Amino acid sequence: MNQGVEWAMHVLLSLAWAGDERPVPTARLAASYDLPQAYLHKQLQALARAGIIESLPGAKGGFLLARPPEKITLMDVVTAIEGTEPAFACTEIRKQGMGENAPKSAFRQTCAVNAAMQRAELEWRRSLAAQTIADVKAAAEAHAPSAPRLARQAYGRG
Amino acid sequence: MNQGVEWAMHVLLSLAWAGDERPVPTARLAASYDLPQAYLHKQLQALARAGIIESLPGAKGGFLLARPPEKITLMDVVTAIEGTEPAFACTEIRKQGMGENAPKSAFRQTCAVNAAMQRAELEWRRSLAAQTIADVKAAAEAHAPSAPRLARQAYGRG
DNA sequence: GAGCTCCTACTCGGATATGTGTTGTCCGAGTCCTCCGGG
DNA sequence: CCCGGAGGACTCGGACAACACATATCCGAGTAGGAGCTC
Repeated sequence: MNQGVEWAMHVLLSLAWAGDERPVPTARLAASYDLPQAYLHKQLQALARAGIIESLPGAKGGFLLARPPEKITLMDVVTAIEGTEPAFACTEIRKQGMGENAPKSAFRQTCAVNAAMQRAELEWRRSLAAQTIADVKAAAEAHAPSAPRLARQAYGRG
Repeated sequence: MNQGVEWAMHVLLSLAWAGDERPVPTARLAASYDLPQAYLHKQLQALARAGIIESLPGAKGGFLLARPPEKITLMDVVTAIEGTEPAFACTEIRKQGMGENAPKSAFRQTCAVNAAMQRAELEWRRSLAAQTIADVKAAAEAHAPSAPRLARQAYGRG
């Protein structure tokens, strides 16, 4: 899985803590997590294209959440970074191991292997879709109650 | 996800159908699925190292299942091909977005982001572990009852 | 002193190199079968 | 005719390239704020 997913999650947490008052530029975010600025910027663009965050151009520009954290599922984030294609891609190995003699009817139904893999992947997606940035934010605050204040200090003002 | 996983699944189905009477060489398997023989061979080696299939060297050698299909979970197969490392690797972005001022105590607990992602991945693993090659085999036979016979024809005899 | 203009600094956006991992290929080690020679 | 041995053919095993995608970076387009000039 892409490294960018983890970065995106943390950045979204930061943006949630920072609030909608003023946008946070990439440089600020990269500095606080000690990440390569240019590459993080690329991930943020992906999030912006997906409509998860909003970008404001210009000198005082930056990024902020496009909607409240409760409305952003982890599935949304993963999809934005990784794309929509399933992890297990069925190549439809045609002959299905039975040579040329196999009846065509056997290929009407979806491949049993694919079905099994998709079932597992669906569970994964379901779990991701059931959790929101707000949930993660709450969990993080439970561990570190000072996180919101520190984040606002870091991003809220110059 | 590696292409090899799909190949491995189909091959294991074939081996299950072929039975333990005589081993099936890579060339035969590659031919029936129209796959690059050398690369498929590499995947089979991975399965053998994982103890899922057994390899017999020599002229009449080949591969056969190391244990009955009921004892081979899809998780086993994925692990054999993909490795044991989790898809989402937490890089422990140290400062966790709150700058240098963050208290050390905040880092004792596991990262909330990581916990959420692991939860989803656990669901995926659980689903994979709950399904066996025998299950997939049964599903495939339900769709194509002639599959076992055809496979035995293809692999069972010269 | 107030207002307008230009200029600079800063930020997003996309196009461009690089590195690592998957994909694909090759040749050597070992085993079984077959053919040939001898008894 | 039966038995033993050598040769060949086939298959697994691991080492060796080629390609694709993730990683990393750079420069151009656009905007806000401020300095300077004019009235």
